Amino acid sequence: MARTTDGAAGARPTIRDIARVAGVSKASVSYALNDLPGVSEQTRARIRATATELGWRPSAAARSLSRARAGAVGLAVARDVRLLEEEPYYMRFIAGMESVLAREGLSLLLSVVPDVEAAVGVLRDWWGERRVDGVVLTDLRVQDPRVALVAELGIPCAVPAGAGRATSVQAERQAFEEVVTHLCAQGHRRLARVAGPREFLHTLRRDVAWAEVTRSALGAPAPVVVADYTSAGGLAATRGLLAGAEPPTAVVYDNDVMAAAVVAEREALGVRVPQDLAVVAGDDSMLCRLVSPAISCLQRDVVADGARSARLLLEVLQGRPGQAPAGEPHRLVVRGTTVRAPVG
Amino acid sequence: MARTTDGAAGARPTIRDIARVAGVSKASVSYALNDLPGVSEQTRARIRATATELGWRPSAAARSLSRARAGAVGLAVARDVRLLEEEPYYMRFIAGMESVLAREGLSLLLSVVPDVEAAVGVLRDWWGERRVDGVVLTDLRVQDPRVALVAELGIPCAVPAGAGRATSVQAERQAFEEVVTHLCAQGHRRLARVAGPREFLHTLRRDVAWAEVTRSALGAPAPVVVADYTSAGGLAATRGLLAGAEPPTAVVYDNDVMAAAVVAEREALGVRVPQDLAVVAGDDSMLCRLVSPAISCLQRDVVADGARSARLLLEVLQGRPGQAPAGEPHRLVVRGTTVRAPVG
DNA sequence: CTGAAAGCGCTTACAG
DNA sequence: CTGAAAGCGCTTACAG
Repeated sequence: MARTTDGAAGARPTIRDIARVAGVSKASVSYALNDLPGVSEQTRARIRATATELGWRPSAAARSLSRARAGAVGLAVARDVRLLEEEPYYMRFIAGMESVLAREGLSLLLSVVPDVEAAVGVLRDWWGERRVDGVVLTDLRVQDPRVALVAELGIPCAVPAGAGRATSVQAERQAFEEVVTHLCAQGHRRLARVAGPREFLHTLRRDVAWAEVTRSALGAPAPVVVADYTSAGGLAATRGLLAGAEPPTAVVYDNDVMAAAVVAEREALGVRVPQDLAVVAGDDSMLCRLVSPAISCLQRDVVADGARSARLLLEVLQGRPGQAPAGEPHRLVVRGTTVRAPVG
Repeated sequence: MARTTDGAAGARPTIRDIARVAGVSKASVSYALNDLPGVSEQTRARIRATATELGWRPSAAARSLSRARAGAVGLAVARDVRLLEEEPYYMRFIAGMESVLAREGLSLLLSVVPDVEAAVGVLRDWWGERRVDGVVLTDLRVQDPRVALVAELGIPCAVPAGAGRATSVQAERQAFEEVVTHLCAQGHRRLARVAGPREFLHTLRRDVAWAEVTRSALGAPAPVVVADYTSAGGLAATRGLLAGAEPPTAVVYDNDVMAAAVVAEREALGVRVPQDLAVVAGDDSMLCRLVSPAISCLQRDVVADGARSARLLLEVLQGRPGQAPAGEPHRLVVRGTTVRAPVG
C-alpha cells in the first residue's frame, strides 16, 4: 500500500508534500489534519489518506513554534539520590501521569535533582525555553521556592492532593482515625509517631491531624518525634521513644523505610513485635510485606494519584483552574505488626 | 539592574528585541550568543549584556526547528507497573543520565509503559514527531522489537553496558566468579541459580556465564530454574529446588526481590539461613539490608551506569558510534546470608 | 566584521 | 469551501 519509495530517502514528508500530492494548498492540509472547518469532507478524506500514505507525522518543533505551546509537561523531582533508592514511589506515579498525558499527545519531561534549589533551576530553564506548558510539583516543602517561582513566572502548575504525600489535613485525619481506632481496639493507650522532616508541608499537615485524632481518642495529643525517613533515623528515633519514662506500645511511622528498619532490628531494640511494640507504616511497599512480621500500613493507589495529577494539570492548562480532587483516602491494611494472631 | 518593565508585560524577549536594543542585526545576535565567529569581541559582549538584561532565553521550539534537532533524548521504560514497584532502579539511573544531559542542555523525555509493544509505539511517536534526537534502551529482550525499530528508522540509540542489567558476558562471568569462589570457600558444593525470565537478553548472558563458572569450579554446570523476578515466583522456584533429590545448599537469585522473599519466608520453607541455605542476590537494595539476616549481593553503581549511558548516547549523536564502555564490574557484598558469623 | 534574506514546518487570519 | 501570505523565533549561507 504505502509507497515506501518516498520515505526510504529518509526525508520526512511535510504538509507541503501532502499538499502537492493531494493537489491542494498547505492551509487546507492543516485544516483537514487538525479537524478544523474549512475543507469539504471529500477533500479532508483525500488529504488524510495522502498523509497516511506518505507516513506523515507533525513536526513537534514546528507545531510548538506556531502554536506557542510546547506539547509537554514537566516533573522535577527534588530528592537526594540515596533517598530515591528507598522510594519506589515515583515510577508508579509517572506511569499514572503518562496514561493521561499520552491521550492528549503530551510528552513528559523528567528531571531528578538532589534538592529544591536545583529544581528551581530546572523549572526556570524549562519555562524560559518553553520546553513545557506546565509542571507538576510534588513533595512540597515549607516556604517552597518552587511555589514562589511558579507564582512569579505564572507557570501553570498542579499540586495534586494525593501526590508527593501532599494530601489535605482532612485526608490525613481520616487516615489517622482508622489507625488509632484500630490500635485502641487492640488495647493500646500509649501511642507515638515518628514523623518525617518538618520541612515537608505534609509533615505539618500530619502533625495537625495526629494531634487532633489522638487527643480526641486518648484525651491528650500523643507524642511525635521527628526523623529523616531513613532507616538509621527511624531506629534512632525509636530508641529515644523506648528509653522514655512511658515508652509507647504502638508507633506510627511516616514512611515504610523507618517502620521496616524497626521491625528488622526489633531484637537489637529489645522489643518483640507486636507483643511489646505495634508498628504501623505510612506507606506500603515490598518492604512492608517482606519483613517479618509483615507491617500494617496505610495504602493508596499511587498510579491513580499520578493520573489525577496529570488530569488536574490539563485542566489548569485549559484555563479551568481545577480544584484538586480530594483523592482517594488512604486505606489501612492490617498485617502482623499490629495484631497477635497472624493476619491474611 | 534588569529592566523589569520589559519582562513584566509577559512577552518573552526574542533575538529581534536584542538586536533592536543592541543596535545590530538578528544574525549578529545569533552568532554572538552561540559563540560563533563573525562578531567582534566588543559587539559580542554588548549583545551578551543585552540578552542578560532582557532575560532572554532561546526558544526551544525555534531552535529545534531551524537546527533540525530536538534537544532532547528519550527513555522508554517497558515494564509492568507492579514490577516497577519492586524496582527502585530507574530513578537512580535517570538521576545519573540527567547529570550528563543537563550539561549539554538536553532534556529527558520519559515514558513508562507496560510492555515492549507499547514502547515501540512511544519510540515511533517520539521519532516521527522528532521530539527526541535519540533514545536509551534498557532491559533488552530477546528479539526485541525496539531494536528492530531503531535499526529500521535509524534512530540514534545507546544500549549501555551496565544498564538494565545488559552487562556483557564477561562482566557476568567476573561477577559469578566472585560469588562462586566465595560460596566454595564457605564449603558449599551444591549451588543453584534462580534466574529471571529468558525473554531478557541479560538472562541468557548470565546463563552462559553461570554455566562456565560453575563447571570450572565444580566440574559440572550447576542447575538453573527460571522464575519471574517476583517474590511469589522466587519462592516457588526455591521450593522446587529444595524438594529435589540433591537440594542446593546455596542459591543465587537474579534479583533482590526473590532473594528477600526467600529469606523472609525461610521458616515456611523449612530452612535456616545461612546454615541450611546460603542466599545471594543479583541486585542490592534496601530489601537486602532490611531482612534478617541481611543478604549478600552483587552491587553496582546505578547512578554511574545512567551517566555512562547518557555519555554513550551523546557520542552516537555526535557521529562517533561510541563503544559501550565496559562499565564497572559488580562487586560482591558479603552479608549474613552467606556466612555463619555476623558480618559488617 | 556586519546585514538583508531565505528557510525550518507548521498555523491562522484574510481575501477570493 | 479554497488559496496566497504572513508569522512563530531561531539559524545560516551569501553579499557587502
